[in-house]
Amino acid sequence: MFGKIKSLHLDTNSEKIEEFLTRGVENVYPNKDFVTQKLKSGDQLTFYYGIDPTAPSLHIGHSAPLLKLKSLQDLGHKIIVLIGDFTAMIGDPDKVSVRKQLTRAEVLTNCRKYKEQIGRIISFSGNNKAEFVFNSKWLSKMNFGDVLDLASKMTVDQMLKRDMFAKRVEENKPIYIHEFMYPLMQGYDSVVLGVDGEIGGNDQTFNMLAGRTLMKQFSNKEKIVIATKLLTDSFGNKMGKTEGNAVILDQNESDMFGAVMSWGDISIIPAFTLVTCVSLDKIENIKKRLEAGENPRDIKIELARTIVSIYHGEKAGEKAEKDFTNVFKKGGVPESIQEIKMKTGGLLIDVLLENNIVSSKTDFRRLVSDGAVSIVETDEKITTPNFKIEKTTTFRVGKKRFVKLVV
RNA sequence: GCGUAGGUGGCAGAGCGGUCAAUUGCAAGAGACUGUAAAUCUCUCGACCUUUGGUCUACGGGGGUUCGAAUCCCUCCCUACGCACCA
Repeated sequence: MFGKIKSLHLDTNSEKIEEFLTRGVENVYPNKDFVTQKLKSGDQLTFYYGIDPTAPSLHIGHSAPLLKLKSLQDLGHKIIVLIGDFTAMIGDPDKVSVRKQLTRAEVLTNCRKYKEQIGRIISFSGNNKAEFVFNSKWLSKMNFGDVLDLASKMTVDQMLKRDMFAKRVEENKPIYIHEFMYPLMQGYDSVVLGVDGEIGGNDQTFNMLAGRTLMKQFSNKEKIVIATKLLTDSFGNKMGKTEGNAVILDQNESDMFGAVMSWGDISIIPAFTLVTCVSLDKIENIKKRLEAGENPRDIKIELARTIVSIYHGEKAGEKAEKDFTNVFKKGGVPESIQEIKMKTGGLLIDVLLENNIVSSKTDFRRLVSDGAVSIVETDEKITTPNFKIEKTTTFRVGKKRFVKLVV
């Protein structure tokens, strides 16, 4: 089509390529020079990023590789987002407990949401639009012979080099055979897609390198692997959804803002580098401001606003900032509060439980005895667990839960 | 298949006949304080109720012994390790 010619207009600007290969990057395989040369050759390359659609939402950790893809897209290269729907339906080996297997329908629902969330970063339209593919397309068609052929390309020893497996061996934890298949399956994706390279979080390095091994064997091709740094919290832990301080890409602006604010000060610079598009010059400037003793909280507010703006737009970013300042710096109330309609004379405890604002009646009673439940309008604390709702009232539960009960 | 060690709350991990709804750490929630939902300190953390108390459900599943079991016995399931087997 007519867009094709234009898409071949590749940007080979050295500075851009240099930033692409260093900013937020942990490792480049086979090596940086090789990749630089490739990117400067003027040939359109194809890169992909694989995601397991196991959760309904992506989190901020996914955004680092996605931003890398975006850079490539901007340079004129072809990019693919691969959804590991096949792998997701079988389960993932990163947990000892067997993960719930997802149905086809759940996976598809998740994927729709993913595409929307990813669309905030990379473009699925225009001349050089990103492609969205599912690995079930080829993996589900393989028979046992194909699988054995694939399995014969790697050794158990190679598998055991993977940290997670080595750790499990050491801790006498089980490793199931099918778990060995994951790196193979993911690696095989590269072979089928025939890509030039893959981008992923550093935690995926092993699987991405499995793809390198396989591509060499199947298609005699030198696959490029770019592993991005992982965003870590103040203790150096990976900020995943399991750690609790994660930013979910489709969460509302206030929660997203708050989640960023709860990050340790140490994460400010890495976060700017890794999950925003703020220029390196500006980041350098921010670093200086921090060193000069500027309150990190205020800089973190800038960070939070920047991140929220990526996913919700600039206006939402400003609003979230305002709410945050109101609620937490000044002890006030956010602009918009969840409203629940109910009948006069209903019990507060029942409404809160039904709407999952408290987890049980016992939980509510505990909160009341801790003095955590109060009426916003009068600033009175609720002292009885059997509080009846007589008129429209706004309640505050703890620090961050607000509810307006409309009679 | 044989042997050994295990299976406890969101996770890790104590307890090994009554005082166990279960020590402790992490995670979580709340209060105080503050530079933020950071840090720190204090409290809470199975559920339900007519709440200085009571009831119910829980220590892999099922059954049993006992006035009484997470704790003892039987059985089944699951895991690790060792041995055996290994085209």
